[in-house]
Amino acid sequence: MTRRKISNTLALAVLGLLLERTMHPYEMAAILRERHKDSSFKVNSGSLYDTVEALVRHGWIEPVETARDGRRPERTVYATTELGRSEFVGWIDELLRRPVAEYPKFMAAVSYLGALGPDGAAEALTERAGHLVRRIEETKAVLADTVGAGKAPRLFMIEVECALHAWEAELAWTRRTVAEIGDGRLSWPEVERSEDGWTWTGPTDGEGTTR
Amino acid sequence: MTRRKISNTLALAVLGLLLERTMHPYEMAAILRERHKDSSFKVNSGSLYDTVEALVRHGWIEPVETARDGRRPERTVYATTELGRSEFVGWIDELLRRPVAEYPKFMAAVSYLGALGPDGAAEALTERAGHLVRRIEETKAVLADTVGAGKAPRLFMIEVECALHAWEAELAWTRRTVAEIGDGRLSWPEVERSEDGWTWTGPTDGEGTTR
DNA sequence: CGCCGTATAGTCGGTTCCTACTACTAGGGA
DNA sequence: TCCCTAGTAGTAGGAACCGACTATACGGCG
Repeated sequence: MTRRKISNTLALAVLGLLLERTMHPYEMAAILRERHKDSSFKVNSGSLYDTVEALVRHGWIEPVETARDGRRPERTVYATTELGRSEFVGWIDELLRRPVAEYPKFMAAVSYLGALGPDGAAEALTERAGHLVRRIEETKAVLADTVGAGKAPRLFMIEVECALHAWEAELAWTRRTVAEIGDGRLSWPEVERSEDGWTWTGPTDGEGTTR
Repeated sequence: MTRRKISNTLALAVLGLLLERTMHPYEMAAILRERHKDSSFKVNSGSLYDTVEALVRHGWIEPVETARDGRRPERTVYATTELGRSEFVGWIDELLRRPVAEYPKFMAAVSYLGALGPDGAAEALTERAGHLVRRIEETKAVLADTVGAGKAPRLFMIEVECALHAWEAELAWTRRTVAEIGDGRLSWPEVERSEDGWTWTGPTDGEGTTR
């Protein structure tokens, strides 16, 4: 028995679009990009067609027409079903209510920050901070050009604000950590091999052993 | 041709552990859990064995011994190679320097916050805030019990601080958004179907149309 | 007028990932 | 002593995912 729900959130985007009107997959991808939703959803043509098929299997959407425009490839146009409409809201509600564990690559790398040594770590984080600053500025420009210019209601771009907030927090942590490495508040313990695991000596912490 | 690097960060955890000493996969999983690293890495036995095999294929680690303890299943013990040791640091460096696009489920759901209506959205976000508060407190307790108690240097748990910071930011955004829904600063536009897409009227924004 | 880059629309095949399962042992309680 | 649960160690099959590819149409430029 498969997991009751489809887990790929791209399916959420598909449902959302089909609630507006019927359309074919390629069109969905184009609209998502146009509306800057491709920063919240990973829009990949392969995954998209798989996802649409999965939605059909579950009865959340259904094909309503297969048309052919000139000699372009055939297009299958889909529409939501009654079931799809109700599950859509339920799914969003659940995703909003319950935080689920995610495993961002950055967290994995931070986990082994020690491996770069104080200088290497500070340098890498400093570069990251630069990238984040740029990304934040670009995103603010997009917001100014859409919501700021009255081209879309704020609610339609709210996830962009949310992402922005998250990046700003990451930037703040990154900068703070660089500073703490610099002034020694975050120190590198002396690590030595011992008979069982590692022995380390911290600067103020005394000493201990993992496991 | 496969992507030059292994992408699953679980491989990073495996390399990190094998730099300490040789061990077998099941042991890695146990240690990762013990050290609370399972919040940064998705430790899944199926993926773990696949990952280890991939690392062997790439020559980053190699089996050094296959032992059998009593009549338990046979265990294969692995060690890093020279190549593995050097790639480890390079990989971490790259992950730290370059932010990559991630697609958290929360962002997808926020993207369709509108679908719940003001009251539904506020309620769902409020519940989320509660979960976040609990998670933050639990994590602080873990930190107090390890770094605070001198059982581990701060550097060894730095990713937990990082995650904590991210959750606190998410909590702040969530609460602010609930407040903004409450006092109308974040408003729900009146949406109507029109001949092409949707027409909406914002409270202060005037009106416009998507696409 | 022919050529090239881009847009349209989707397919295909392989890798990765994960869930569910097997099979055995150790230890504790009744 | 016998069963039950938790721990140990890993396998197998399928679903999900993604990158690379196909094929046609269209518009602009030299």
